[in-house]
Amino acid sequence: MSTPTHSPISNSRRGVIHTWSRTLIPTTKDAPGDAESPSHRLLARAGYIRRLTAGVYDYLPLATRVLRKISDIIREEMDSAGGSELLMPILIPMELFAETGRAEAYGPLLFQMDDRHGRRTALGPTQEEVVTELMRGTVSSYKSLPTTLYQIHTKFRDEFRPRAGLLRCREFIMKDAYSFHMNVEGKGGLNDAYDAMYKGYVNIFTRCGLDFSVVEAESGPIGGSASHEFMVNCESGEDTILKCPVSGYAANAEKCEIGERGAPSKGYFGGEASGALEEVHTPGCPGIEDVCKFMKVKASNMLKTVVFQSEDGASWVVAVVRGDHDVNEGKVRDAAGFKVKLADAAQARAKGFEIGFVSPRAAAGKAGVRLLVDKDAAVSFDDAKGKPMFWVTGADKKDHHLKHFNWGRDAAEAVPVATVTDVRNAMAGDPSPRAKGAALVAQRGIEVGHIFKLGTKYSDAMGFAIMDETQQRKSVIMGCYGIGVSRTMAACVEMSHDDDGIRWPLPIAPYHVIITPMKVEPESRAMQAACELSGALAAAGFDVLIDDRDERPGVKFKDADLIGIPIRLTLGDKSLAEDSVEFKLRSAPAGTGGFVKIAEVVRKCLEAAR
RNA sequence: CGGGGUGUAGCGCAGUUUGGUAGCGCGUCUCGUUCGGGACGAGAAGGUCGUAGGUUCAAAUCCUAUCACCCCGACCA
Repeated sequence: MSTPTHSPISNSRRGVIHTWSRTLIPTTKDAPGDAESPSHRLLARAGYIRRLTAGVYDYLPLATRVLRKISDIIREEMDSAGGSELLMPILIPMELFAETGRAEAYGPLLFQMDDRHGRRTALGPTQEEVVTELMRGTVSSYKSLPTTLYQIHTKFRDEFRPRAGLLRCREFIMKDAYSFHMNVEGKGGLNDAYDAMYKGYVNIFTRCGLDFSVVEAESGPIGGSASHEFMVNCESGEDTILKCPVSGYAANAEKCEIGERGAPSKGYFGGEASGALEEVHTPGCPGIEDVCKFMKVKASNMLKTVVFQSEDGASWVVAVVRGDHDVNEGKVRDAAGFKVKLADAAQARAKGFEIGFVSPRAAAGKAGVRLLVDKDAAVSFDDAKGKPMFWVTGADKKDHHLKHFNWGRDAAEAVPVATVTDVRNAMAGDPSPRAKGAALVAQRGIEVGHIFKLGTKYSDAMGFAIMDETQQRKSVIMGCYGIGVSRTMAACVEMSHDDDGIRWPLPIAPYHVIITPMKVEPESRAMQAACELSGALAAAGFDVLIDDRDERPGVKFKDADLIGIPIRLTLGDKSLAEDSVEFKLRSAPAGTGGFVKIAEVVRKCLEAAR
């Protein structure tokens, strides 16, 4: 499929002309005291958003224009990826969630209320149940599939702690899409739709002018690389992603694989002890940090032992990583072969695990307990230093730790039952899983899109199965694909701003051009020129804002920079005397505008818009 | 949910320790002077001090309760 060139400017669409004094753009010098992140501060100061209550915002006219531009790009790409737009209710009866068990999965994150009849109702956090309910009532033949449906709508999540303005809200705008298939592979299968969505997402964020990364995320139920996150690259982002500079591999820190780490010279667990085993009294030090401080050892010399349980509590998994590493629950789950949760402290004690002071030895000799040891923890000889590894670990009794722990000598019963594998989070500097010799680098990002292969999770739970061409009844296979629209707007500001204000990429700027006449009397030369120019620009497809306020120039310039319109045309006596206007890009430093003949302005703007 | 903090004019804040008739800056309105990077002067409007009780001759200030909001952490398709 050939991708048409998407110029943000098109003369098939007439632009709008708005005047500042007739719209609502309440800029302020001071941001609300509670606004800390740049996007929150600037969107508030520039008159885009106002908070109504925790995590709930008004989108004022400027914000609404940006949201619409993002939404329009999304619509075009969704439509060309084969999606059909629809609108589903926000009010969802709780019975639907009971079918899938998502009420429990969501927990208090799900907004709930009772209507006047006492019917329990939820405010939709996403609409998997609703769309599945819709489809199961309307589609009964394989001939109707595949289908992809999407909507752009308000979503609700009762976040414990909404924060950072639009980045984590309780009420937000999201594009959610759902695809339905009879098969995973082949024509019309889930993989095709997923790939089309992947490409569509790349197009969307590219067209929005965002600097973004696509990363592998926690796998869906089908396995493989069944989930991708789209992250705006930005230092202030909440999420850490790891990238291989050679292969281009990128993944969420929670998901990231670690490449070949090189076997220790004396083999796993092999090597002599660093000294005689010694028990140390460590009062009030259950955490790694406390012990390190108390015993004056580095975290990288600690063995961290974390106890997990299966969901039903019957099976146990003990994971051991180096003290400066973090256990990765997903990797533990994959290695164990069943879903795990952090062990209940009381149950763990009853099983003989002295939580806070557990050593790897505790995993031996207990029924139904598996021992997983991370590769970096399963060594007894320190190849880097060329001497025995000095380990400190728990002593399996309260307030005590062990010095000079040695796997072969002190955990002889545990070693034979241990599985050496990768059970920790990847970190910057770890070997890349896709390119030999390359090291992973860390980067921060803001998640703005996430695509999933759902499989039959919802269709199974809700009994959505239809006849295929071989007259077999089969559960419908689904994919789901989300974009945080309001979050994308905020993420863009996080990514693109300076001390003076927002710097919108042209495709999603609320207006492309701001005209700043120095005199605003209707009969003034400046206003006359502003009217003529705005007409010509609008005819060429530009959205134009005329700052017709009777303010001093400094105020207008500051506000223009603050709200971030990409092109500014300043109409003053000096330039008008030469039949010119001053042309300045928001991205250029202050005071660097140049004169452009009025007759040339449209051409110049078109040039800048490319 | 753990820890910390804040509610006083549209916005930003002082005043609370030591109770005594509610203040500053920005913004708004009027008049005048200004007019290319957040001007100046004069005047004006605007607050049941989050809410409810209590103590007191007197409460923004002290006591009790309650509500709201924010930050850090945990959690998070």
